Amino acid sequence: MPTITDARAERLTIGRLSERAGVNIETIRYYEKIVMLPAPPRTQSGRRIYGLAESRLLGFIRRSRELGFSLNEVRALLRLGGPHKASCREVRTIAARHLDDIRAKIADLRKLERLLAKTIAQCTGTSAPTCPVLDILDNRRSQ
Amino acid sequence: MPTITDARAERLTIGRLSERAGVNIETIRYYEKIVMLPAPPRTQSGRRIYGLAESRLLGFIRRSRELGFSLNEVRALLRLGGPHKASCREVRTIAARHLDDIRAKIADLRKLERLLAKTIAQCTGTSAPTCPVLDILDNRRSQ
DNA sequence: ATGCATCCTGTAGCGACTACAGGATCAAGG
DNA sequence: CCTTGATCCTGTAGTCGCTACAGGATGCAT
Repeated sequence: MPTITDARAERLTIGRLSERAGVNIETIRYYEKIVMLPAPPRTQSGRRIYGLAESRLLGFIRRSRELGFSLNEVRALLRLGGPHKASCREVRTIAARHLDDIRAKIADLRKLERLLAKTIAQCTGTSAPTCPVLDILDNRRSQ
Repeated sequence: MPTITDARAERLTIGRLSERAGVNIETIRYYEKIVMLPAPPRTQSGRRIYGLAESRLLGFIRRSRELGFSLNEVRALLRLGGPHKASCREVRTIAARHLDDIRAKIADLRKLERLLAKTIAQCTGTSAPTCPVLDILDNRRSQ
């Protein structure tokens, strides 16, 4: 039978929270400063104590960051997932825009990759009179 | 017949250099401050005057940046293209390492793209009871 | 002479952290 | 009870590659 003590969620130090969520201690304090995370209660001596809610929230933030969302985008996602709900459409809009960004970035990088690979392939590795890599940086006009 | 006046290279103001090289004025001054560009001579009133050499150098830097090289990598490339020459192999090493970075970044982004696209595809756009995008951010365990 | 463009220096801001310095506090072992 | 080492605290400065001012001094054309 669950007792009331089960309801008192775990009390995590910042160090444990850091381990659990996979986020640096300094980053957690930084998030608090920029009001990305709510300021948690403190012990008498001033140490932060976190519960499960913060742990989940921080996990959400970390995974969003891994997916390349900016902190402002994460803020928007959190607002949308918040009280008023029913804004799945807006969430999709944010995510779709982000997906467009990612696709553009991929296209750019692939262009670079092709150019760089082609150029490096021309390298003999020996001291040729000119270096194709430096040449392309010197002379390239169009992309 | 070329006269000696042809040899006196053009005297560019920072504004013209900026236009030519496609680099912001502030960025040029910033490059000077971080010793990415040599400090140019000045007019009596203290205005910078640049020549063709600076113009070429700045173009080299800009193109390198466009290819995603960091300023430190550009510094390395410039050193290698410098006096001692014969270091095409080292240039290739830098470029190859950079190419590896780019490929890794592309692979990462494509993973994100697939995940995000799949998730968004599940969106109905209506106020479903749960939002697949927020769900994945809440629950995702592995990548 | 006037007015506007261009230039100058210097500082602060961006985003998303990271890395200290210099202390305070906690928990465990002796 | 005391000491030691881990953990925590605040605050500041550094990273990268710029960008954006503020507040002033020139240059050039009319």
